[in-house]
Amino acid sequence: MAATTIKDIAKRCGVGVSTVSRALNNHPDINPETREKIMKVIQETGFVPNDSARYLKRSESNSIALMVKGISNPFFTKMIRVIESFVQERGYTTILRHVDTGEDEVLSAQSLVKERRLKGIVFLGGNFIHDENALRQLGVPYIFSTIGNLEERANYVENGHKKVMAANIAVDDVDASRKAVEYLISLGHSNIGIITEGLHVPSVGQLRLKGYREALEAHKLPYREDYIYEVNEGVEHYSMPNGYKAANELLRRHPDLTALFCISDVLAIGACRAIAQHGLRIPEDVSVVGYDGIEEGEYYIPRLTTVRQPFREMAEATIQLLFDMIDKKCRPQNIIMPAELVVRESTGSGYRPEQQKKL
Amino acid sequence: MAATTIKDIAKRCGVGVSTVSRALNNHPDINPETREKIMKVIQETGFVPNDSARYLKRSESNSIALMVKGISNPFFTKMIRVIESFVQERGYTTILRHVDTGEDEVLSAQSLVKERRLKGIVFLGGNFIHDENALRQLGVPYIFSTIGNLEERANYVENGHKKVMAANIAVDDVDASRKAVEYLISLGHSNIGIITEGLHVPSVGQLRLKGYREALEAHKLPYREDYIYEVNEGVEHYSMPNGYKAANELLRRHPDLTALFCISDVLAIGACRAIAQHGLRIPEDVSVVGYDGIEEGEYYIPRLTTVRQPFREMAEATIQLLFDMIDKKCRPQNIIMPAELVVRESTGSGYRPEQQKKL
DNA sequence: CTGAAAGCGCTAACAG
DNA sequence: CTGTTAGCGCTTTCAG
Repeated sequence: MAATTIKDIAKRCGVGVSTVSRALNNHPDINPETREKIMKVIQETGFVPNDSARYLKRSESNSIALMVKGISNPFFTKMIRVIESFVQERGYTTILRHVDTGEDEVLSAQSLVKERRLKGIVFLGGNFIHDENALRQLGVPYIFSTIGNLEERANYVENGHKKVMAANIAVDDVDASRKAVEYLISLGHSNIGIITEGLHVPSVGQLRLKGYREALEAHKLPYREDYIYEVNEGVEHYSMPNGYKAANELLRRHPDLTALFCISDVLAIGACRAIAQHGLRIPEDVSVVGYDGIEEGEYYIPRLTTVRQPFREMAEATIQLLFDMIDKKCRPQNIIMPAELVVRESTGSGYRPEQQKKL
Repeated sequence: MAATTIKDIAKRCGVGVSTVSRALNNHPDINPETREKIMKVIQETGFVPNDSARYLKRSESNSIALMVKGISNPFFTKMIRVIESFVQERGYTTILRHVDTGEDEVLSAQSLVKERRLKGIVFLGGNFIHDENALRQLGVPYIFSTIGNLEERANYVENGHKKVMAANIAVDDVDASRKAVEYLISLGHSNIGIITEGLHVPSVGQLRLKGYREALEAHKLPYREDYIYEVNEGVEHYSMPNGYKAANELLRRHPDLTALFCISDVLAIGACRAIAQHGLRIPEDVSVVGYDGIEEGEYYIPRLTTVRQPFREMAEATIQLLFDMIDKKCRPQNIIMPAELVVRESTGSGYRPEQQKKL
């Protein structure tokens, strides 16, 4: 039970430690028989090498880290899967790190770079802007994925010294949101509420709200602040209970609302439940549009109309760009992917005789 | 950018490395001024110590590992949250590890024990039975949580040498499943299908199927193998597409089914979608019961009837027992928690005139 | 209070 | 092919 080391194994086999190391690491220059013998002892002993020591010694690693903030969001779960498979395809290893809400993902990444000799980093979710200095400290290529359009983010950074030029993969959140809301308007809706997040900090929430506002203004519809609900409770803001609470509140205050734009599917599902609870039907009484395009929306009843982020393509582009940066084949860049409005069953006509409502 | 080490910091500050180490670790025996000075340089430099080196040197850690298999299942996400908070309450650190489907969780745990000087391990999800030897090799207390009742599991192990006495927290899967199906029977259903998993390997799937069978037999209803659907596709078996496919198939082959018992909520939601697609209503035409009690079920339309596993209590019991074992206050034991049938909207009467169906 | 020095367990030259 | 040896970066005695 006492910590077995490579030395113990060497002794038991009557060989030197380096030979054991060679056996362990599948080195070519070792007698097959010797290897056999050593492996057998390792099996019997149940010996497992100490990774700390290995990493400490190694100078390279062929691994990249995936720093995820908000792991309970199914959208990220999907991204993770796909990213992992692409990384593996390249013969690299993914180190998945779940970053807590209060934790600083860049700091954790720094730690990992040193510890595991990372080749690169992918940030999934999390803060919109970061300390440039800390970012530079990382010393390896990094990329932000699905956490907002850099062009927009750059605006926030100009206050500081210079524009950041960080690698970034995202959809055009403003544009996609505008189109979603315009679709609602085309259906005849004019009283459209929005359930959003992060109103007062740089975030995708702000971007998506901006799109909502643009759509309204383009169609000469009033932009009313009381039609906006900002969720801000719980460990994770993007949650069904938050969507539920938001829609409840909105519906109570504004019975005239006929459509709700939610900046994530999870929020939208919570909202749908609230609508049903109010005795209203979807989409006959209230239409709902989500954002992300998670599987859950497809299986919901009614199937959710949503802005789909092409997670597979985004994951692929993320890895492609990261590896190009690692191979010094290109500099950081900002890639915008097309988001797609997927019309399903949760949206319907906004034209209706007043009395038909509350049927 | 070159790897900064504690040595560089020491040089820059004109002190010895051990002093820097002391500053870094908040040691008491250091001049506050010296510490101040060192910390300032560390700030400026953006120095981050190498964790591998730290862990390698340290002999204790106050951390426990949480090995999760099937991280996309929301039920586990919940458990993780709660477990993490309880561990933190004790002043310990949780190391969360996501174990891939093909990966051996015990082996990964072994590696972590050495690397991070773990105090204990929690296995969440994953295999039903394990190699006793590998388990013993771990050298620290470990506990299985929500992966089946040990009494049942022990049956599988007796074939080997001796009964395992591993710590285990679970609900009584057989009993809970029996009650769920009996509820369906009490509603008047007699053609009840089951969507399950892992029919041919020791798993909770087998346990829950056993409960289903017992209910049927207790009420003199025929146990028909063609009413059983075993999901087995994709990276994770517990998924909505699998539930969808299963229900589709079952409904196609047996239009006479009036109820479906699904061994997880995720599966149940997929099944509901299939039922809706068939133009059938829930619960008027087909009743559905899930298992787990995840939030998604509460927000579904209709709200899902389910067997709720008390995740908060289970998480608490898991940590309590693990720490008692760490503190040598008790030996491993098998704790059974009460599962609760939560009746919501997806179940209804099974008595109906034949023609009313397919309305 | 502080510095020098001895490893933690492993890998990778280097010299057989 | 194999053993010896020098560290990887850090913590921790042990003397000052």
